[in-house]
Amino acid sequence: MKTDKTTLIFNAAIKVFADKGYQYATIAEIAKTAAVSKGLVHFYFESKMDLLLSVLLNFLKQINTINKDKLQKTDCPVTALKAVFETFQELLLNEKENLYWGKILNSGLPDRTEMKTDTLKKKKEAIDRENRKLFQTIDTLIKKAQSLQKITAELKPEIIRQILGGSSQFLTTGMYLQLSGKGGLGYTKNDVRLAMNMLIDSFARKR
Amino acid sequence: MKTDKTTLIFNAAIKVFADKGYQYATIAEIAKTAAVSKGLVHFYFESKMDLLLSVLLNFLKQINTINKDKLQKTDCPVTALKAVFETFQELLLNEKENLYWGKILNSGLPDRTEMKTDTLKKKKEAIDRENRKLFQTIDTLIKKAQSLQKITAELKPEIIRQILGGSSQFLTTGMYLQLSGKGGLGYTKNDVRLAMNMLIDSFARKR
Amino acid sequence: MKTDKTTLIFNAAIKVFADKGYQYATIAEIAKTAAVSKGLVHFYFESKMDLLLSVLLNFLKQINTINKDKLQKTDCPVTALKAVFETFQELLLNEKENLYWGKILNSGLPDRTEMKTDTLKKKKEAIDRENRKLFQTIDTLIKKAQSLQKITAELKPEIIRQILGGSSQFLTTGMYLQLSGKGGLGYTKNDVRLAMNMLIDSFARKR
Amino acid sequence: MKTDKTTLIFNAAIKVFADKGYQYATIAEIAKTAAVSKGLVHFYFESKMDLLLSVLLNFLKQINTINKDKLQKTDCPVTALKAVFETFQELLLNEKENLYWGKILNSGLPDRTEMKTDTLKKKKEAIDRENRKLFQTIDTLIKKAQSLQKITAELKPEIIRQILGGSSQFLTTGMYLQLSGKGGLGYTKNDVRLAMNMLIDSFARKR
DNA sequence: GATGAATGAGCTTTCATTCAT
DNA sequence: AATGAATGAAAGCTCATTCAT
Repeated sequence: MKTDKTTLIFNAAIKVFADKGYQYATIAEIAKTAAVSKGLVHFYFESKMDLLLSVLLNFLKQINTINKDKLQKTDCPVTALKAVFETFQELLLNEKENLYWGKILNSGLPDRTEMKTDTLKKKKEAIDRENRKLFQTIDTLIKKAQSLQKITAELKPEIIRQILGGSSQFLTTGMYLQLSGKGGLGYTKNDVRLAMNMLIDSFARKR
Repeated sequence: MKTDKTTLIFNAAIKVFADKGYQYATIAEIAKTAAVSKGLVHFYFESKMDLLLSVLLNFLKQINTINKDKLQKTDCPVTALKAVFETFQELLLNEKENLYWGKILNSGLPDRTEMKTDTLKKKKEAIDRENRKLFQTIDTLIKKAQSLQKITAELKPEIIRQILGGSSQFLTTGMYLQLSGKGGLGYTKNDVRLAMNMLIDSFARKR
Repeated sequence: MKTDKTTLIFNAAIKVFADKGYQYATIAEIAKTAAVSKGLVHFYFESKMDLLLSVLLNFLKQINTINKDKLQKTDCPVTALKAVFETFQELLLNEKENLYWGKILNSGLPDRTEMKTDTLKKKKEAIDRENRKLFQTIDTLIKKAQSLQKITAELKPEIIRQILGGSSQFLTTGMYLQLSGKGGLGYTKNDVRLAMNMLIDSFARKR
Repeated sequence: MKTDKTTLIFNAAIKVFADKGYQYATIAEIAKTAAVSKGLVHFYFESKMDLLLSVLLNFLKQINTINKDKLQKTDCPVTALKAVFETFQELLLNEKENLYWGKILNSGLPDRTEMKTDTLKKKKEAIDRENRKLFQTIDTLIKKAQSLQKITAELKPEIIRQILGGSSQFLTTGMYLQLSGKGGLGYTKNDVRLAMNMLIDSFARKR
């Protein structure tokens, strides 16, 4: 268990951003959650935005690293696709705490805040890069599967990617119009895994 | 072309909330967008939160009203399900402007802001009500289709609902981890309609 | 019963100023109380301050007019003094409504508001004039009574005036450090009259 | 000379509240007077209302503490009564600055402002408690003096209390219908002390 | 490294006042 | 005379950020 202050703050930020949303999250609360002073937060992170970007970047890097690993272990694009979407479930559903990630991902980046400093701009670009990498991984797999006639070519790859992405995210974070309240979802982690695989398989069928 | 100030402000709010997110949106900018004074915004809407709730409530009411209408025209739950998800596309994709709705829905309701006044509480309850109504409409159709063996019973209704909802929303608003930037999506309104129908049909297959 | 709009607004202002205090009183509430539009308030009264000054000026003029009348009916300064302080009780205690006056008098004039317009400046001067007239009436009576050895000369006239004034006001409006809450006072209008007379008489004794 | 910021702000608040009245006082001016930023005012005091309540509570506590002390030193209720009213004079007239207290006391608590937070509610209750204590101290002394036949029983205790209170306050803060302007009062601190004692003695006489 | 008092820009909201009708 | 929508100047308050210790 890492307890160095940076990690403490980082984890506190994930929790508070998830609970309150970026805007309503305050440095004061993050600091309190991390049992650290407000000043120290700014000692390790340039700004609140820097904290958010760090959190997102870290998540995407994990995803991509894990995916890279998995893709080396199979040649079948359909299998690979399943593996990629399982990565989300693994990261998000393995520990209850991790669902915080999902909430942060759901609310995305503040649009307006023109990233003012260089650090911020670079971090934003890094995020975009990781994000694009994730898209391309998925799109490439879909195209490959289509060209091998392993999944339907009736739908554009972008369409399939959106369906898989949307389903994965909604199944994982349980959002539906983001308004569903706090109630349980009525299904388990395993149901999700199963459903995603069935969904991918459904594209594999003759249609 | 409506030009009454309430509508002007309402539409400006939709646009600004979508562009900036609720929290980053300022009354000043909404007023400016509506070409109206700050004071007038508060003359028609109790508060910024009232504006957001009004926008969401209005959208949900439209959805539910249209759905109610559509459901009276068919007995087949599968047809009805397709019709229901077409409603989103109709509302969101018919005019470019409407996509703003999608962005607002994506970011959901601020959790923490305890609805302070009575007006706000009631509006929040009304939103919850409409939201539940939408859920129930979809879940009921799914269950009915399952009991008629028109769609697979292998997946729990909640799972199917999440898949359909997630796909619909991602296809429509083009969100993917909310991070995709501003680029076009590479597919058309028609592609979306087609894809959703195919998706629903895929549940109809023997699996 | 006058029902012309000016009177309507004037009376509404008295009530609202008393209930809320000058600052918390809003034109909107005054207008509503008078069953009149906000615009009309400003048609008859230049500003909110103008309304307050009008209310105060009117009260002081009434006091002074009544006093002038009473003073012509007696040569005895002690009797006159009693009569003068009875005027307050008459004006303030005769009708329950009139106690509103008391509350307004208690909170006085906003200091800071430099009277900006000419109308306001003149009205302020008129108030000061009436106020000075009231002071002088009382001080003159006290001095006259002292020179006739009808009341003690051990106390400066200003001191006696403050004692009589403070007692009168506190007895009438029931203020004590203005914090006493809303409870009844435990005494009647008659008790007040009696007490003031006894107080004045006490100065008449050899001390 | 205390220079900690809390005290600085506290004293600035007393001055500005007295000069302008609670409602006309602005945080900006209090901050400026204290030579401190606006933010710091809210760092130490929850709100403007909190500042006012703090000021009033502090004053009442001082009064009651001093009184408690004094009452232990005498058995004679008349002597005690004189001592109690001397407390006001001591607190208010010893330094020119202190007269600000008087002005604040005169305008009392804003009625309408429902105390919104818990801190505020509790502070309000504390004020009411201290205030009641002050009332009871005075009323008890009066009743005791009456039962010992040391002061007249012809007047109800409440009446006597109002006379003493009103006289004390008017003599001290020089209010007369709150309109007296800025002119001097024409008497000294000593005159006030003397007058209050004489007033109390006058109730001691056979009447 | 670590703290938290201090800053101040920026936000929502209120409301007297104006003015087209 | 009368209305009330519309304006805009303040005001209170929040909170990311800085900096002396």
